[in-house]
Amino acid sequence: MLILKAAKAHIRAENERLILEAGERIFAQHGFRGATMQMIADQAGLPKANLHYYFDSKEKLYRCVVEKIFEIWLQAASSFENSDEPKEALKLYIYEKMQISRRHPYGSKVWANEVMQGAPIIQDFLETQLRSWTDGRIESIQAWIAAGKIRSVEPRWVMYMIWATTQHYAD
Amino acid sequence: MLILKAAKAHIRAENERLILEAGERIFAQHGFRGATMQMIADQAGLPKANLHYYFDSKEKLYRCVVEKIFEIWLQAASSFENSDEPKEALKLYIYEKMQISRRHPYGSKVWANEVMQGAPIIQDFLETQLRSWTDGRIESIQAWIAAGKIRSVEPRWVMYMIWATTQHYAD
DNA sequence: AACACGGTTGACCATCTAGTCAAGATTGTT
DNA sequence: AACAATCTTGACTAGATGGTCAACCGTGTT
Repeated sequence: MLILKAAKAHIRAENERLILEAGERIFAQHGFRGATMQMIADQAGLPKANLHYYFDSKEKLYRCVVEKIFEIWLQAASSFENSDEPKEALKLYIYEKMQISRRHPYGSKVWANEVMQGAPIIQDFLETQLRSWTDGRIESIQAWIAAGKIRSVEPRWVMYMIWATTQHYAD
Repeated sequence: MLILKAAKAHIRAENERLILEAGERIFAQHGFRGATMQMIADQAGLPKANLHYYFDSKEKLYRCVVEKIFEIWLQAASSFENSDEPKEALKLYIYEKMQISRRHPYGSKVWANEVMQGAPIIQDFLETQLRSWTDGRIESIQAWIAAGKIRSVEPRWVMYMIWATTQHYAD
């Protein structure tokens, strides 16, 4: 009776999964404002009130969806560190990124939209986490340039181009 | 008294311009569903009821915004015909496309969103107009391949890549 | 079987939104 | 000035939407 918090934890886990997946789809299709809790509920096969039981508000649910995909996306970052050779590192990174886009097409789209719109919902979270990530990547590219391994280019452009093509390919 | 339809046409023209410009911005930022007539009205500096005087419905306004940018976008098509040399033709096309993205950043975004989402609002219009345009471009590319002017590639991919990079660069 | 805790849900509410309308203000023409 | 067409707009409506709530149901534990 003292430790039974997780007695029916599997129900919670399962339903949160259902809702998050449904949210991914609907948010991807309609954006934050365009999506309705009812749409997501229908997609998940649950009554609307149930969504509010697991996620306080539409915004909280949205943030969960975005943060979940961001974590997966962060994992592709490791590719950049796994090789000193630009060709290898970029190849691996692009490959991983496209895997993610393939496996989580809806999540990727929500993420892409959020970033492109200047992250109206997740500003705070983004300004810290994403910025430090990007800066790290830019440092890698600059190190390559300094070592004469690639031609001198604006690092940010390299990032943009990779990002642009993989994302649009996914779309 | 018989022919005075266009007596105060300049007022109509001016207000339609204001509303279309405001619509471009707001639809670009929030998508079709996320945008509200009130937001657009505020952006245009007109009362909401005035918008409904010039455009019957939100959807009609949206279609006008999209079709307007599509026409501008179509003009870049000429670049493809203006040269038999792939290098020249593509160079010109990309240049024109980026000019458009620069000059009409909001319209471009609305257009991009609409196309990426599978054109939920403007299906009919798109299936005829855009398809014939793309098919024409693909023919050009195939002709270049046949003439040995470029390596054998999937034409559609060429289109996608150009599109992806110019669009994302604009974003 | 009885209990308690977590999960479920229909009905409800305040707010927002697209669209309407009718009364009034402007404008160009005679 | 008088008129008619066009433009303007505050007030309104019907329906959608995010969120709440209280009554109810299921499950695991004793």
